[in-house]
Amino acid sequence: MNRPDIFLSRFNKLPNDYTFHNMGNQKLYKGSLQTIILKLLESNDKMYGYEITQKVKELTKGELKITEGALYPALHKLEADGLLDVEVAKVGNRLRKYYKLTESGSKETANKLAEMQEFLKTMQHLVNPKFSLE
Amino acid sequence: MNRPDIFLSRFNKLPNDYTFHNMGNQKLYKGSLQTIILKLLESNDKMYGYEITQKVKELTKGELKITEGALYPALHKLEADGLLDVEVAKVGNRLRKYYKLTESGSKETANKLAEMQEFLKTMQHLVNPKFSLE
DNA sequence: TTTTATACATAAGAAAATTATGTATATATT
DNA sequence: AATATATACATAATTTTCTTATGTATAAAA
Repeated sequence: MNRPDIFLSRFNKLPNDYTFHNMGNQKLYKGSLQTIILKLLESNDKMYGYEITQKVKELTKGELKITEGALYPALHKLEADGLLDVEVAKVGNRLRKYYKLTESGSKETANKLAEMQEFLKTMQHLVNPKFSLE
Repeated sequence: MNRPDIFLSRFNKLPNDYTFHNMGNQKLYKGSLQTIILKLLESNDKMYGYEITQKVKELTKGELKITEGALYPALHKLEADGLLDVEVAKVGNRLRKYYKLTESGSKETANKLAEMQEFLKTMQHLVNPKFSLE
């Protein structure tokens, strides 16, 4: 097309805010994304991806911001593993992909939440023996 | 040397128990190893690597078993970052490398423990809103 | 009219492990 | 006496799980 570079600026814009999520302890959340998604779907029946990012931001008062590069592959994997069902909806002219737990997903959610509780208790005990969850 | 394979068996033996640490929720600990090491050194003044693995196993009742492939590189990095000092000791015919916090390491420990507490509180709130640490 | 928000997606690269292997001494078991 | 296990360090290859960057498109707000 031989268009000058300036016309590409819309696609060359600065990254959105979700690119600046290094809140220091962000890396501690590594490994917990699946559990968080499953827990939210247990509480909310069905949700779409963007909604999940907003809900997590709200629930954590901005401390945890799930990046799209982490979220969407995670959702696809949970679906591929048979833990989530997906249903595509059209809202106005935009599409949403609603996810909900399968039966297998509900069971796995219980497992993962139990593991998470165990982890939190153990870690709490490790870093602050005087303030155990037991 | 043309030695038959059987003579290599000592170096071909089955892996030690620390190779089988997939206790399911083991991956949740990803990102917390530095904090754990620093916390232990805050409580114990000086420790050597193997001692750390045993102490963690004891404190977590076997739930968390730190692998050597994770531990030693982590210790080397903390030392390279100036958070730990090392002192080599010879015990019998074996060597130990004792690590202790530097001044900078003590400050960083406080930071990391605060971040860990914040993380634990947030995660507790996320996965079990009815049982917050607040 | 331009920026921000909504909504999906994937690819490249980094971080932090696991897994496997290597070396050596000390102690316990058979 | 021989073998296995425990103590003690180390690094390399690979995997998992992110972050960062990029791409595409519509809707709403400034």
